[in-house]
Amino acid sequence: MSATTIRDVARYAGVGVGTVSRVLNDSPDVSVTTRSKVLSAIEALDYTPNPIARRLSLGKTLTIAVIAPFFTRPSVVERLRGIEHVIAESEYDLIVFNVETSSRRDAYFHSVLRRERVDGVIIISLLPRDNDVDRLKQAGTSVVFVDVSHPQFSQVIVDDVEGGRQATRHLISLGHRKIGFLSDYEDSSFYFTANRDRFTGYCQELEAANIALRPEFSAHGVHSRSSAYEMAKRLLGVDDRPTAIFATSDTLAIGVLEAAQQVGLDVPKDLSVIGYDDIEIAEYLRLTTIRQSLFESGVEGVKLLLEEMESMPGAPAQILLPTELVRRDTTAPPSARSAPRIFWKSR
Amino acid sequence: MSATTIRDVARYAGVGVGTVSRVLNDSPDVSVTTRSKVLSAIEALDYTPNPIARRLSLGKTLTIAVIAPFFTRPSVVERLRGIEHVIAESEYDLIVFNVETSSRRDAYFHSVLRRERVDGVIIISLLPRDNDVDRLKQAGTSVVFVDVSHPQFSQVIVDDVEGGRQATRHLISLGHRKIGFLSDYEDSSFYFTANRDRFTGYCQELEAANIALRPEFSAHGVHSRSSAYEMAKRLLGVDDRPTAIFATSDTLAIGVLEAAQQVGLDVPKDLSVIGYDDIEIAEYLRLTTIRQSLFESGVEGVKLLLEEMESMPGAPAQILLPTELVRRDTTAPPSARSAPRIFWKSR
DNA sequence: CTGTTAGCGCATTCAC
DNA sequence: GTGAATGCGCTAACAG
Repeated sequence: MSATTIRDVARYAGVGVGTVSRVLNDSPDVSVTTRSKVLSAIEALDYTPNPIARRLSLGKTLTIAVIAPFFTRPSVVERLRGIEHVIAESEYDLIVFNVETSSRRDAYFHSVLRRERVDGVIIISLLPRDNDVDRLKQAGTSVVFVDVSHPQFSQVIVDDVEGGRQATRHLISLGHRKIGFLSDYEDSSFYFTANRDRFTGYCQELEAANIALRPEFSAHGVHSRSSAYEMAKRLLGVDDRPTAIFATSDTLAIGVLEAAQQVGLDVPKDLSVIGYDDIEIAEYLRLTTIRQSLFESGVEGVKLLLEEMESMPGAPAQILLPTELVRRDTTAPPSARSAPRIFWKSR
Repeated sequence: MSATTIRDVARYAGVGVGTVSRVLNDSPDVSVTTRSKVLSAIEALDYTPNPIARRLSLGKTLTIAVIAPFFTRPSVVERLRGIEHVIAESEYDLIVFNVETSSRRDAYFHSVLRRERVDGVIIISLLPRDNDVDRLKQAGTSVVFVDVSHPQFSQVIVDDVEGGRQATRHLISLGHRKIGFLSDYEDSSFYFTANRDRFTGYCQELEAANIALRPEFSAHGVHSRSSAYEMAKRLLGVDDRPTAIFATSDTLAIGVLEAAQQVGLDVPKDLSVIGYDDIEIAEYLRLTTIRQSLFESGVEGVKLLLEEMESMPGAPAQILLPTELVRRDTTAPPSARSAPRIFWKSR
């Protein structure tokens, strides 16, 4: 009930508060006997140090924040899982900020990134604006980005250019030459670098295979299944439509699958689809995709952050995680004859 | 940089710290002129009050915790979204604890639920043990459960007995008489009440329709798609197998769909499948399910918690959210040969 | 080794 | 209305 304090323990054990504090922070210089006396007092009183007071005295918040678009991206949740996994073992609390709009993002960037607020923050899939950059640099709180590439900050990323190439190369090796590209990188207020890089990879492979880039084969919109659904229907509606589509996330890919079904196209016979991330549901859907280590990206992110919180380093670090093609059942060679006509069925 | 404190502001504005504090907490009794003086000082110094110090002084942690098995249950993430949505508008921080094992759960129940640590906690889908109950009751921190029914605590739940009945009734009304039941409530260290209640509803409807309960038609295991997959294969392997399966979560239902596909059963022609929750992917899979308001359960949970933190109430409150049958494409009448059509009047 | 004391930054009395 | 003083619970520095 009434909070028992360090003073109560001291009195009960017949020692000074300093001593109690010492055993709490297991300082080496305290005799075995008094230590055990204090320990049993703590036990008897069921005492737990007040973390708030501890933090104030320490001048540290002992908390780490993560800012991310959690709920629009299943992949982010998996990264969060990795983060939580590591933080649970530490003395830090994990506080979460969900971003669904760019105004919310700006607000969080402004308010969260203050030394008084948290000791460190992990930002997932959100690129800072130029005027955020300065504030971040001099904020005094350590920051590491996950799934974002920025020259000035520490980050854990995958080589998204390479990922984009892997996906595109897979499609090309299957025999496709009309390859659509679907992403959400148009939303420049968020501006995920990942999408831009994957697009670059896409272009590179196309060029390497001597395939002309066809602008009408790529579409960019917001990140949601339904948005992808609409975009895909548009892509599939053009004359001489793509025989394969590379979507920059599994969520988008699912929207493509829906559109294909809607439009009466068999996957993979009439249309190949490849996603990105390998979120859990991808396996169930037998979706071919580019896997990246989501959980691990969270783990590595926190580890890096904790390190940098210890010793503010000069240069930003970069951890590059691997990316891997996972072949499943949504990609196949294009059908021998030219693309079948589309029959618009009502749902 | 060097943290600017309330004292700096006071000096800059030429007033006392008390006054600054007053305007910060917009106390009514402070003259307009000094107020603006202070305000501009705050502006000029880019001052933000140190939340830690504030908390210590206030004697409140200004943080709310949520303990839940987030990553094994997509539905929990959606509830979390509702929680975050409300908390973002408040002055509270949200800290998260993920539970994947029962030992982790016990640890969190023990350490998190202390007044020094948080002002309130939301526990999702985790039932306290008997010896937790006492501690919770006298912990001094407000607690509300979401998706857990317990006589002694405030909670926001759905009527899971009714939900179980709705699902079963739907199947029966379609003509099914051999109905399997799949859940994860065997895991008694977590012991989700929801599953037990849904099973009760299942039994009630069976009885109302004069269908004998067949123990070999129900299976219980851990909560995962692959576990459901195995269980379903077992269920479908028995002689005179079920023509329909009610799974107590969409995740489990997906495992059932996989098993059906594996075994060569067409859904819904050869086998009807109904889930529970209506998580996002359910719509894509065209899964018939029992929808519950996940997001809203989070919203209501926090609201209730915030209320109770204001005024420790005597009796536990209970908020009952609705449950709704969502008919999609995984349920249909059993194929003519195997089951005679019966007439059963829906209530 | 151990008790005592001075802050940590803020909210909140209490006088003026 | 407003400034000064006290305390929130803990850590760390300083004597002893």
